[in-house]
Amino acid sequence: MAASYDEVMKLALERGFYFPSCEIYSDAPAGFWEYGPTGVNMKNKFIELWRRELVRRDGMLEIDGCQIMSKSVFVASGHIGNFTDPVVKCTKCGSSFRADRFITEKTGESVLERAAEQEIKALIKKHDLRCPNCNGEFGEVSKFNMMFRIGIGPAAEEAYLRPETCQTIFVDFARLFKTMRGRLPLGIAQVGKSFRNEIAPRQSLLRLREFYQAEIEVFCNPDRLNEMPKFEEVKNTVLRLSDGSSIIEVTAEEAISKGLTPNKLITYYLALLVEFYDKTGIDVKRSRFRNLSVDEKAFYASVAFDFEVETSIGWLELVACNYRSDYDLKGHAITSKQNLEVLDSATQSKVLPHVFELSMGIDRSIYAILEHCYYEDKQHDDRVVLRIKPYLAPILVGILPLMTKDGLDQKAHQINSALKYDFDIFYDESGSIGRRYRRLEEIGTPFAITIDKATMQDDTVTIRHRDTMQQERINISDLHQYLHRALGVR
RNA sequence: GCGACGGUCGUCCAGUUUGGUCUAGGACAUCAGAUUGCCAAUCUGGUAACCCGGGUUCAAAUCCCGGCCGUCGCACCA
Repeated sequence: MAASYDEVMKLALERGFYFPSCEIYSDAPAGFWEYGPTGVNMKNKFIELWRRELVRRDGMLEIDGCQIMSKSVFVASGHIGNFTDPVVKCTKCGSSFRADRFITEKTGESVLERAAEQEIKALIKKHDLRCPNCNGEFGEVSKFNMMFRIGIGPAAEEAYLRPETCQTIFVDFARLFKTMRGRLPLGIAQVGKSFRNEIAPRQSLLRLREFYQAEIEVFCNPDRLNEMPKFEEVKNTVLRLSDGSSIIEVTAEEAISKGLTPNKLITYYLALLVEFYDKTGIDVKRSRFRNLSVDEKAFYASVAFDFEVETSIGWLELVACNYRSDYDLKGHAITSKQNLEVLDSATQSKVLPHVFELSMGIDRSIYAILEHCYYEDKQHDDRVVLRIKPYLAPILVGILPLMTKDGLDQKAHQINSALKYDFDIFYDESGSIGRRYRRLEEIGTPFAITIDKATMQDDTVTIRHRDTMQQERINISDLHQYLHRALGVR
């Protein structure tokens, strides 16, 4: 009954959730996918839920920054230096290897990941290293940077497509803190595209070269990470924590007292995140916060939890939660020569804020929701039902005249007109009523309004519920309110 | 990026071994009409594909070469 990757993929292709970009051309590159009408609708609603449950709930500031950023930004962020892997390629068979790891493995000599090309070349020569596949000689050492470099203006000035959305937040921080009357801790959020030149993009939405992130950077005073009055709201929220093998369930409060999470601030946001994902329809019983080991952590993170969900293809990372300390603001302060310290009003002291980040992959989240909501109803001819939350459903309600005569279709059109400005609805009069129900529930439409003969007499319609297939009869005049209530987030 | 395997209507599959009978077949989906009138009904008709480029040949979906894409493994993964 659990959906597989292939089933979700099939649904996505057949019903317009997502599909490969530029697919009519044979040179379409891998790692680029587009959202179709159903997918984009769901994605927009997912983002709206994120705004509601994280941005508004916590009183964060949201910005929308540029996707192209100057070279200096990435010098400061460390991406120019660290986002680069030294690669050596065999001149004979073409196999390529991560130079630093390869040398260390073969010789025991430790090599810095950011070692100069010359240095690596010298080491290869010194140890006479050869290709392990064919014993061929290695060619030049190249550096593969995962950022997309672009040239601005006629002089093609060096700039990059951002590899993560958060750098905008860091470079904008000082202005936002001043003009928006910021107080620590302060969350700044952004949704947008990021770009990474992945070596091996795979599995449709799961590893893309152009993808959506929803990032939240919480700026805080590192001396006050346990002063978090809002923590009371989430102290009983259950967190599933894991070291990668076993999972333990504890409340947020217990997590801190047992030392499983480092402080109230981090724990509060982890709890907020679980509460958010619970509302997306993802089964949080199949999720975990994986505490990353030292060698798994990103170069800027001192504490890192990945929020992962279980899918048919294994544990899938949806959100990276990193305590980035003052790594970013310090880097930008030095490179830009600006003072990015702010006054913490609570202590009346100047502080360079630390940052705790929730970096969410939207595309992966959409996939996970589809997979967790996909359901084959064995009781009813294996009908495929996407049991998605009404507030995330691409279409909220189908308008279906039972037949196209006796004025039923005109009546249905009237209802359609009355509702279409306020709800995502779909009018359908073709084929049998059963087929129309099935089509709707496959894309997760929670309700179907059927106009029948009784409608013509008493202005009532039936509302059919997707999951139970039960119907109830209500007045047309109550439809608006009924649907509005059904959209509520619970 | 390397290796193995693969790529035919929207989706899944047949056809490739042994080149011709393939102006490419089926199922599901989809569209139109008829019929029915509350759960994928039936009938009739239709739309719709050989990944791209080059080569071999009288003849290529089929054989060869290159590219692109996909799946899996390795590697990578913010």
